[in-house]
Amino acid sequence: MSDNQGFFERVYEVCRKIPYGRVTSYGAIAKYLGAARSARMVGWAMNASHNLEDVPAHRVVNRNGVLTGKHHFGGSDAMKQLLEAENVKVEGLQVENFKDLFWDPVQELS
DNA sequence: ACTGTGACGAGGG
DNA sequence: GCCCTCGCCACAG
Repeated sequence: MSDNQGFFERVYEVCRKIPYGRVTSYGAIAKYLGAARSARMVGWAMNASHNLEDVPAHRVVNRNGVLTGKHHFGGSDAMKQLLEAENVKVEGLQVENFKDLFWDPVQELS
């Protein structure tokens, strides 16, 4: 809440707000944080959040709905497995019905 | 203090 | 419509 918190913690907080069975994009989170141009930072922040189990980074994909970060999820299909465990169908690295499952923090959290 | 980086996004050819 | 290039901005070394 305080601006004292770093950009990373902001990202973590939004990620925790992602509903079950839903996914969002890095850009959407960045935009919600007021830094739409820092979409890359969001993904990087997730990297640091890897140590935090409270941050469902597997629900965050790129704007294409592709599991770009899967490679960072332990080198396995863990990310895909986690998404499928939430009824999120994943075709390879592409999330099916991404548009329908897309959860925009700016729109949902306003 | 400076440089590099990086799980993206948008624009141009 | 696909592929390539540039920009971007906060954090780590």
